[in-house]
Amino acid sequence: MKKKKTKTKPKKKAAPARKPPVVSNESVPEMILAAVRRIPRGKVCTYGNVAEVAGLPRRARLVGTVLRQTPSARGLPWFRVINAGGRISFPTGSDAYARQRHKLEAEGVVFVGGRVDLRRYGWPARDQQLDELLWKLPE
DNA sequence: AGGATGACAGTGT
DNA sequence: AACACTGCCATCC
Repeated sequence: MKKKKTKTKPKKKAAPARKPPVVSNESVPEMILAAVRRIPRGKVCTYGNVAEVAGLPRRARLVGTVLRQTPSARGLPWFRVINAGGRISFPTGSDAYARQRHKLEAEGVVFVGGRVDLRRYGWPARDQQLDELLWKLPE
């Protein structure tokens, strides 16, 4: 019996787990701002984590976009959002950089070499499970 | 309409 | 540590 149609093997590039439809865009900015408002005083959150807390995984850039076009006022703790490298995402030496850094330092956040220790000041806290596993390593 | 840009991030070299 | 590259996607030319 013939194999019927060689079929040339689809070999479709294995779609890399595309993200599902997610939410309807209207509420997106509010979801992000709500997440930012949850960052505790004296803590910082990375753009990526803000996105995740907001329920928008992998949309770190979107967080930056929303913050940029959001009126800074109104007690929104925008300054508690920094990048994954533990650094402020404004050019060093810019007014924006200075403003953000001062606000954070005023809350007790310490910069070392222009960076914040995310293990200490990062929110949400790092997964304890991993930490425990690290502690349990055999000697 | 299509390319460049950006308050980003993960991975690889 | 410093790039390069890729994914991501709203905005802005």
